[in-house]
Amino acid sequence: MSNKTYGQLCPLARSLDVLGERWTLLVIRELLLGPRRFKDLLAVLPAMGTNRLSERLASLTTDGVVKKSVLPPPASMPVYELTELGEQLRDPLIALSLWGLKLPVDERIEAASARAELIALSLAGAVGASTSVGVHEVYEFHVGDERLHFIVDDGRVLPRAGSAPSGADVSVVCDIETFMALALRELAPEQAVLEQRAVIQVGTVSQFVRAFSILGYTGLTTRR
Amino acid sequence: MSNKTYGQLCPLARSLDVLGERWTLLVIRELLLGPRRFKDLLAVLPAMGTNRLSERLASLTTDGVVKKSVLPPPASMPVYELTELGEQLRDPLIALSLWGLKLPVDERIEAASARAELIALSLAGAVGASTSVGVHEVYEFHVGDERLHFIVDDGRVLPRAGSAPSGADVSVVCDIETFMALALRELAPEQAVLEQRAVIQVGTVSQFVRAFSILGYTGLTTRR
DNA sequence: CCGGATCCGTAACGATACTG
DNA sequence: CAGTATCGTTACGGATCCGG
Repeated sequence: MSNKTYGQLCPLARSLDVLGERWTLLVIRELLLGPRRFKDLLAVLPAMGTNRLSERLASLTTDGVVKKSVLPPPASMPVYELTELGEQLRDPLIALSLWGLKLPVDERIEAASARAELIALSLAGAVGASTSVGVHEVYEFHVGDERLHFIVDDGRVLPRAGSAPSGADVSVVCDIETFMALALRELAPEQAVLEQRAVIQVGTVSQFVRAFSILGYTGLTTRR
Repeated sequence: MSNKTYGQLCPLARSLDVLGERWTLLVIRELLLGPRRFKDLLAVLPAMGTNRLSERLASLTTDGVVKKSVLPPPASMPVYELTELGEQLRDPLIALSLWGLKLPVDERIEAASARAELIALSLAGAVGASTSVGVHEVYEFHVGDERLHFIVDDGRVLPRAGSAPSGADVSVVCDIETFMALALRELAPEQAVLEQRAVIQVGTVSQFVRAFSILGYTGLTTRR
């Protein structure tokens, strides 16, 4: 925890003692997409400054949410990654994300800051628990100049930055607007293909449709 | 939103633009327990100060999370309450709460700050979705000098401060330690009755057991 | 007394420069 | 590359004061 506490014996207050400071949850958001180097975190969160970033990483490390490790050779680079405890923040953060989707977009937010990975993070969590049970596939997307893939593994859906390391069952190229529209279910996958807004490089149309039936926002309609 | 934004087109960043400042989520926590007067919010969050509290309430109001209204006569008092949008934060906040339960308790947190309502809030959210379907009951607890009740209404479980307005199906008296132990499943309801740590005022032992089978932490074991 | 608003000292933040 | 040091600005926290 940082050197300040709400001082309340409340589960929420305690989690905020660890996570509540500015930028902290966004650092964790980035690490939910995979291990990252210091400079890569800074690149997507430039306003933090190096001092703030190293402060946060240090305090998250002492709290057992983040750990520093070294990538296996030949990479051998130091990276930060989530611990098991940190990984358990995936569901709470996705829940907050889905809530944030409903908010109007502030005019000071420039559209250029859109990143498909961040949409992907919410997307992957909105999976109906049973939708992906028994499925073991990898879906890859080339969105603008971003590459990302989803590892669907029997009930879990993990979004990752970069190309799929060992090939993909479905691979699709589209732009960020199309990707967001697909994610938000404003555009049907079949329609995207028809209008050539999405181009399938690997796999079939029906696999692409099926991919988005797993990835899509079933959680957007309130569940009660 | 407050007059600061992360400036990112990311659902999580946008939700934090609204909720990310200090104290904000704790204000919402209190309002999840029911409408509250300004002074009552201040009483449980004294370190905020009147200025910070009114700032937060104002900004949450412009963001559509909170609204000010007047209690029906004869009370006729002004209160703050969650809007529909604010109420939708229940699940995300409970998810964060359940995460916070796993954290070690900081030594600067004094045990006296424990409030059964706050435990109840997490507790009520950890309900297995199907557990309470078809059930329509009210469970009341007298914990120390606190009174609270749970309204179980066909799949939803809402914790509320105060006595049950229109009677309860089960009413139990215990101390805060017993309540927490029951909530955390460290103590079986039957055992609590046997040891007279819990006294049933209304209802039967089996109803009490059933109540905690609905309220209890099914979600504590990781679901994957 | 309730619901704020104002003031002010302190801590956190944000940008930049500097170092191993 | 991965941080630490410095510094001006903003937010927080505690107190006091004001209108209804």
